[in-house]
Amino acid sequence: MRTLDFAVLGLVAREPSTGYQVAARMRRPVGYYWAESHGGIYPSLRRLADAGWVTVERVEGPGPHGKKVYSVTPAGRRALGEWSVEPAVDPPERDELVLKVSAMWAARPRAAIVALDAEARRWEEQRVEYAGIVGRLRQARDPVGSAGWFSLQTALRGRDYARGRRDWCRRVARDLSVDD
Amino acid sequence: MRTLDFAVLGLVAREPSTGYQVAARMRRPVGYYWAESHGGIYPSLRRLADAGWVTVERVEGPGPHGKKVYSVTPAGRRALGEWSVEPAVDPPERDELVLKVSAMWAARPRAAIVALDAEARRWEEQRVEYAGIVGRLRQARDPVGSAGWFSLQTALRGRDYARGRRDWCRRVARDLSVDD
DNA sequence: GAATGCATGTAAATCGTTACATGATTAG
DNA sequence: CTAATCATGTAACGATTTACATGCATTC
Repeated sequence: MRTLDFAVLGLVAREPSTGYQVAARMRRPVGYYWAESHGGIYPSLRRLADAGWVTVERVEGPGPHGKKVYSVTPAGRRALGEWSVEPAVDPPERDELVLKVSAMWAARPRAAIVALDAEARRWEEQRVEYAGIVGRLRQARDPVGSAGWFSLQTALRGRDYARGRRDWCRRVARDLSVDD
Repeated sequence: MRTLDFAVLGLVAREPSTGYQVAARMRRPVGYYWAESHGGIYPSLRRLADAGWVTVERVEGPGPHGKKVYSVTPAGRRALGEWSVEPAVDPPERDELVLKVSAMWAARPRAAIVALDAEARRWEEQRVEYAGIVGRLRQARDPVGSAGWFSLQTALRGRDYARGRRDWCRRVARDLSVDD
C-alpha cells in the first residue's frame, strides 16, 4: 500500500464516493496537503478493494459505464486509524521557492525584490483562501476529535503555513530594500 | 533544464566543485529544502556542461577516474540569476504528516495524542538543528544580498517552519487531551 | 448545437531512487 | 588490515503525470 492509497481511503472513509468524487476532493480541499492526479485514483481504489478495505456497489444509472460507489469496511477503517498514528516518513523536501531564494545572490537586487514581493502576494492570497476554509469549518462546530474537527486542524495549519511564507518573503524583500 | 539542474548550478556557482562535493552538499545543507539523490547529479552536470553553463577541468590526481572540477561560466551565472527571480511553480503538495492528522479521527484518541507528541518532539529536534545553522551563519556576518546572507535567510525559514510544525502538533495534542 | 460536468479507465512518457560497479587514499 | 571517505558513472526499477479514449446529461 502506498501513501496515496491511504489518502484515497481517508476520503472514502469519510463518506461513500465514486472515483470521480475522490478525484475531485483530491484537488480541493485535500489537494492542499496531498495532491494526486486522477490517473492514480482508479488503480488505488482497485488495490483497496482487493485488500478488502473498501466495498464497491455498482449503481446502474445513466452514463456509459454505470457508476461505482465505494465505501469503507470495518477493516478499512481500522487500517486507516492504525496508519494515521504511525510515524510519518517525510519524503525529500522539494521547495522551489526556498531554492530560488538561495540562488538570488546571482540576480540583480531589484529583480529579487520584485520577485519576493510577487511571492508574498501569492502567499497572502493563499492565506486568505485558507482563512475562508477555517471560517466555514469553525461554524460547523464539530466536536473535538471528530473528522470535521481534524479537518479544521489541517486548515489551520495551512493558514499558518501560508502566513509564514508570506511574512518570510516580505521580510527578506524589506531587508534587501533597506540595503538597496 | 529541470529544477534540479538549477539546484546543482547554484552549488557550483557558489564554489567550483566535483560531482561528489555537489552530492554531499545536496544532502546537507541544501537537502533541507531541495534533496537530490546522487543518481541524478552526474547527468545533471553533463546537461549543464552541454549548455555551456559550467566548464569542466579534469584534475588527474590519484583515484581511478581522476576528478572533475566544475565551475560556472558567466552565462551560467546569468542563467541562475534569471531563473531565481522567475515565479516559482509549486509542485503538488505532499505532506504526509498533515494527511495522517486528517485521518486521525479513525484512530483511538490516546494513540493520536501519543503520535502527535512524538511528531512534536521530532520537529523540536529539527528546530534545534536549524537554530544551530542560523547561529553559525549569523556569526559570519555576511553582507546583505550576498550568497551567505541568502543562506541565512533560507535557514531562518527552515527554523520557523520546524517551529510552526512543532507548535501545531503540540496544540492539536493538547486540545485532544483536554477533551479526553 | 456547443460546452461543461459527471463518470471510468488505460497507456505512454517522464522522472527519481536505489542498487550496482569500480577503485584509490587515509585514518585508526 | 579494515573501515570510511573520496570519486565517477550506469542500469533497473518504481512511481507519477499527462495524454488518450469514450460517452451521457444538462445547461446556455
